[in-house]
Amino acid sequence: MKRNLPTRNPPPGRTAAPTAAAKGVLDVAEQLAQTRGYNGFSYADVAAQLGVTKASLHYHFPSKADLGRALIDRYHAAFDSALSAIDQQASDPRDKLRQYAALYESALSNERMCLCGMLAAEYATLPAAMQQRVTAFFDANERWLTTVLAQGLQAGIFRLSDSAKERARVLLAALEGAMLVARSYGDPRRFHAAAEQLLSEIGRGGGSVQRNNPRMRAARRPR
Amino acid sequence: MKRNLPTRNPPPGRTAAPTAAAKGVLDVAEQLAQTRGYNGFSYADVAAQLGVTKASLHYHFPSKADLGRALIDRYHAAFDSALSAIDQQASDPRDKLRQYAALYESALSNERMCLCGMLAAEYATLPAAMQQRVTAFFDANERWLTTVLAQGLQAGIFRLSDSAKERARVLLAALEGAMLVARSYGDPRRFHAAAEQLLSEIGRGGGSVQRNNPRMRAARRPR
DNA sequence: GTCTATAAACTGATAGAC
DNA sequence: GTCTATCAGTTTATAGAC
Repeated sequence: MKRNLPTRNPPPGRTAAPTAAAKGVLDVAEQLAQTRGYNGFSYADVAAQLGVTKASLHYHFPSKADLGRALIDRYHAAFDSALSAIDQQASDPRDKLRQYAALYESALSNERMCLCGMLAAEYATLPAAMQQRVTAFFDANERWLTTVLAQGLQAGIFRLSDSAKERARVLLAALEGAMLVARSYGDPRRFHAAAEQLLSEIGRGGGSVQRNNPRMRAARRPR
Repeated sequence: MKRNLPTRNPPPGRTAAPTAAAKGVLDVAEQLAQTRGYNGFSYADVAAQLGVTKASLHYHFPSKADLGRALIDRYHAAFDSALSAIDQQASDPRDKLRQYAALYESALSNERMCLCGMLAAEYATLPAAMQQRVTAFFDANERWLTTVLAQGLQAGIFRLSDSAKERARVLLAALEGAMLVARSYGDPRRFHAAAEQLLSEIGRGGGSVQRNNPRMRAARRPR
């Protein structure tokens, strides 16, 4: 049972603008964290994939908790960018939700779990700084989904049996769970089918109509 | 990066009837696996909680893979028993689903994730024998849910926008995901609210009617 | 920034006494 | 069944040279 050790001060001037080397570390660590979990990889794994020594990693991220924190921060920032891109590019709330689901799907096609979904499983073993960031990520997702659902309600194209916020939570949880299960089967189509249903039942039919939605072709569709 | 080592033959006559000592090991290991994950606990953790030495654990479970396998086998068997009990005790498919969700909820109230949901996150790091058992557990859940949904369809009390099997998969994934997320917030009510919605929208209203379902009072309702 | 070298703690596991 | 003793390997981390 590892205890969460106190962390030293990180080298200055690094958090703001990560160097190219630090980015490489994050890239490898991210892939490992999303496929094996935070407790499922070590500095040795990252170093081996990069062809460097473990010691050099500690220059960029003194402790594994620092690395873990940076991992979530970058992931969350990238997610924010992706959501902003969706908001700019699509106006129909149905398209937004499809593209949101496509984000998950593209991770899955690389055999990755959502980073924060993975960390949610390991939650009890994480340093406090990572725990806070995991729920902050979920909160941000919930807020964005709530807004999109509210847009659809106002436009009269969604009909919900509950509040937008409650439905946002269900959607987030369901998509995370669909990823979790689909990955065990190594079958992204399992996720795709679940996402299809979850989104279609939000439409004005109340869930039982308008399948083979023609809007599907408008959404960016990986695989 | 740990490799999956080949396992030796386990001592004979143990798998069939676990001794009282072995049961104690499984109880502690199960709690740890459901809260911290398979990679998040060690023989030392189990031994410490039991007040015995690590070496004695290896008598019951020679390798950690053996322990992991036994963990899933017992969990799956207990789940089968619980589902049989539901089938005997309830006839209304809506009640069956509520009691199914209550199973998850009672784990959550002990801060536990579904064992196989947890292992699904760590899937890539698990020994093959454990991987197979994780999906077998999901398969069994999917079959039971499919049967219950089909019963509700036949009775005219469910209306699905898809096949019973497809809906069973969505339900399973959504409940696992709702557990995963709710546990991060330490808030079982988050799971409860999500489960309520997921089940209510299966009802004949198509998801948009009959809230405050009077059947709720019939279901065993924890917390 | 990256290296060599090293440390201290922990991990899964075994041998053999009682 | 459980213990003591021990193991080889791994994990996170640091010191100091280049």
